[in-house]
Amino acid sequence: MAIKWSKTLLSTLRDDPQEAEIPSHKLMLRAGLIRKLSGGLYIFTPLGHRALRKVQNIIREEMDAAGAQEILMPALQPIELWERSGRANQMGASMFRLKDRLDRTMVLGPTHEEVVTDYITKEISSYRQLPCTVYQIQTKFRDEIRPRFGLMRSKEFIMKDAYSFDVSMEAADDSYKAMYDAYVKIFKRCGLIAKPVEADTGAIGGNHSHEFMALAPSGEDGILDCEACGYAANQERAERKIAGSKYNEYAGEPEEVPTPGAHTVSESAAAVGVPDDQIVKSLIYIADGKPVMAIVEGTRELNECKLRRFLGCMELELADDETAAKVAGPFGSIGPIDVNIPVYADVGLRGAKDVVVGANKDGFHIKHIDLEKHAKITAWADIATVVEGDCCPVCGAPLRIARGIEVGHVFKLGTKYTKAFDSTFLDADAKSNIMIMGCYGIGVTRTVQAVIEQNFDKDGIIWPSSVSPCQVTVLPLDAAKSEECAAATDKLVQELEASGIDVLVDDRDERPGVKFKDADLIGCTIRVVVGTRSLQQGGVEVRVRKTGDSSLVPLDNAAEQIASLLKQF
RNA sequence: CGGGGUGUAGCGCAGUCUGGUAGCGCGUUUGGUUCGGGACCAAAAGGUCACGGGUUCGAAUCCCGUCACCCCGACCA
Repeated sequence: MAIKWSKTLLSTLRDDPQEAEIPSHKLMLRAGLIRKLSGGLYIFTPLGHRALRKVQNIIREEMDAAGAQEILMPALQPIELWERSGRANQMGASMFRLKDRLDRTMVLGPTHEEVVTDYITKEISSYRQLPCTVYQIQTKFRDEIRPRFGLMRSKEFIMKDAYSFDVSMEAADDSYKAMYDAYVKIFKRCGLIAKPVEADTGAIGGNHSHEFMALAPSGEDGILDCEACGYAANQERAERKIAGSKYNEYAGEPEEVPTPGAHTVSESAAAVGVPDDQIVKSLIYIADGKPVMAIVEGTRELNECKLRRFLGCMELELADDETAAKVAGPFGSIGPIDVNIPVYADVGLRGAKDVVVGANKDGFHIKHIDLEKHAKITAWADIATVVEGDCCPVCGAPLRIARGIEVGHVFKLGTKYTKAFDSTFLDADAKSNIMIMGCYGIGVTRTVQAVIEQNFDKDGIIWPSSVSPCQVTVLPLDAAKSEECAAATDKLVQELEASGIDVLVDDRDERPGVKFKDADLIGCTIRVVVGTRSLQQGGVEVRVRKTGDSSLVPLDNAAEQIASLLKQF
């Protein structure tokens, strides 16, 4: 199909909008793909919507090919379902709630585990109906604390969410694998480099998950990966090979040292006269309302995600100074000795016999501490954040770090929801069993932007043909004055349409320079220039946006050549 | 919610310190000249200077408050 610029609601911007920070967001606004309604809410313009639909269609094709069935569930849902799963509180303020005219509380669905589980439970009663995977492409609502980067994190976004139901863990593994494989294909077809990594399961729950991370410097997540063995994980859950503390030899009896005015690890280390990593960093957290202490090496970051998972708590937040002082010591001098709250020590501190801790007394630390001997460690746990250069937990090689945009996430949920909804089926022996569930999400709108984040240059977007709003843009330069040019353009566009190629024709009465700049900015995969000059030289100019390579092609061969180029880019 | 920043025409900005009744570039409209990498000339449309209150003869500008948006953190596709 062909669309004419002059008949399309399409305008480009010459300058970067001040509101946008990252390249893809700037480019989407400049190329006229989206317009902002308000914070975290965007309109897809005719052109932007075309790209969005192409991504959706790729997802549909691969979901269907993987045996998933498309359904559509309501965005508006009764709160009761969420109370049943226990997530009404857990989702907290990030779930939009409203009342209907009968004063019943409804929510705008942030996700659909509850609805789908309710539906499937009522629908399926026999093992003969399993396995079953359903999916939908639908708008989700999340009252994000901070929407940002345009479509990257918005209050309303389009998600493809799929849910699998199986008779057993083993069968569920197959369903999971099918979705995982489909995701690999989907992102590849979209022209995205998306890396599957081990991930934290967060509020969705379950015990095992992979995220698909589109690599980009603007990504919100850190990803650690091992070149040697292929291990890859989100920083939220990445592990490291533990060597244990290097301060593992007795060096004397505990001794209080004055460290006046020292609040940070570095200041304390300097005051005591030891390296930073010999200091033990002690942090007080409130876990589901109860104070706990977590300790790590002074040079490491504590990983709240890992701590939360280890503790199995819903809420975890750093205690304020006042609370910390009450249960342990003043800010800057907190330590694990003689405290009456649980102390969780990072495994990196194992074997530490000569470290420095806060004395729980303003302006004092204690040196020569043997953690096992002098502190009551409630449990040793892997709760530190892994950083670049740490050793791979699988093979020991040094880990690398990169940034990634989470475009997809697949979860093995087990029975978290099916138990709550009593989702049972009768097996071949007429015995009742609980279904095993999995869930699988793709941020569709986010994926569109991620494609741009990975495919642009100084002139604009470089669309892969699979998702380009139009595969080809045709620039007639002299159509108004030259009948030959107008006729050649018509012929070419007709032939392209006949070959199933979609075309944007820039039929505006603009100077060539303007058309070139806009074509580069919008970035359709192939650009064709039809001008009197090229026609005199024997044809039209076909240029690949990505490489900049252009060649003069006789009009009669153009459609065919373009079709073949589209397969490559 | 904590920290930082910005609100002046569709977009990008100046003017705010030192109050005097709003300006530039781009875009838009009309006419003309141009026409292969964001042309030129001429004319024009478009602004309750985020909002509310205060100070003042007079406020975009000073004071108080509110809101919106953007960035850094916790949340997530």
